[in-house]
Amino acid sequence: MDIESFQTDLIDWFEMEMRDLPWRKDQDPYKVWVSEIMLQQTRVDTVIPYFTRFLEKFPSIEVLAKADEDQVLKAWEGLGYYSRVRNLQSAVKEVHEKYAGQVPDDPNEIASLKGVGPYTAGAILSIAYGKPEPAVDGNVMRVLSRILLIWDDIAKPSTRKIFETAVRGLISHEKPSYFNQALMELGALICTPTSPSCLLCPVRDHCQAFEAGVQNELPVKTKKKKQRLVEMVVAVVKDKQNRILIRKRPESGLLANLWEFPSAEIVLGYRSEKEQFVDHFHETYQVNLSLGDMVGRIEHVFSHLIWNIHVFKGELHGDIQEGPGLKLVKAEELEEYAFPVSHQKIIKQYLGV
DNA sequence: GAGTCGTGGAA
DNA sequence: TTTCCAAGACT
Repeated sequence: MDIESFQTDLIDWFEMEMRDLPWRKDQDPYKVWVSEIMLQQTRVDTVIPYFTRFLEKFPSIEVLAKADEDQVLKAWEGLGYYSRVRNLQSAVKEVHEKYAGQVPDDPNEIASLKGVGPYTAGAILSIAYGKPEPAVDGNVMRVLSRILLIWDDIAKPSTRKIFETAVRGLISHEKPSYFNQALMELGALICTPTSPSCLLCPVRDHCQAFEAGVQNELPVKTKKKKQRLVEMVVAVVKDKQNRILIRKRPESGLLANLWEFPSAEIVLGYRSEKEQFVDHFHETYQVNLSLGDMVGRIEHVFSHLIWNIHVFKGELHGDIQEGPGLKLVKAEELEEYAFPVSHQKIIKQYLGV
């Protein structure tokens, strides 16, 4: 492989064809950082409006460092993988305090920031600082597995290192930012997972998989096992003043620190789901409530599990102690809180709007 | 190394 | 309808 002509063909194509994306307007390390966190496991089209709004609300490291976490989560509502933004704010606080607000350009320092793994570190170092560091994501592994005919299973974490080594040998030292972005852009636009557009590919002449006619066999990727089913009861509980009870989820684990309607995981074919929920509610809040009939059912699919949500309406009997993680709010005030999409569905279907 | 952690779109 | 994701990181 002629590395120089590969770099030239790839980068020339990128300079002609790169998409006009909001995070490509400049190379501000903070903006690059935010975009890379948002883009983790998330489509470009999904990220665009979130990125624009997020930077309007939190235009600088200082603003984000000082922002209220509930407001930050609200800006992330619907994007998923919510620990990303809590880690981002945590790391931004560290940069604000420890590095005087300047995103470090040292590989070890930047990789030590919360939420910044090998890919994101390389992306920031190359895109914002022009350093020839590999930024190996799913696109890069797919593209290079074809070009270099690499048959290792890209689902295995250890495989990423093989591609990092490959990139170190291929990356342009003149334009490392464009080189890394070009590999990803190629994966997104041309060298797609199924039916790659090889006839339009700018580096077709360098591609060993195309030469051998095996581009559809690569990359090798073992499939993940399917989700486990979880039965849930969620209750929209109102007090005598028609206020709705919401609570903040635990600070770790699934949907951490988001708000929700009181919920409980239940076991089918045991006591009635209504009975299980009322008992759980009393143990949790020391308050009685009555549940009506089930008003609906919602299935919500996560990466690793499926919630089968049984939706009930309930009435509070007695006073409940509000606190930082437990509130009674009017229906119009619900929009001020960040809810998971599963509970947004409940709001839409059973509370109107 | 394998499981956890979201969502909406495409094949 | 089902499957597989899409610019991963953390435990």
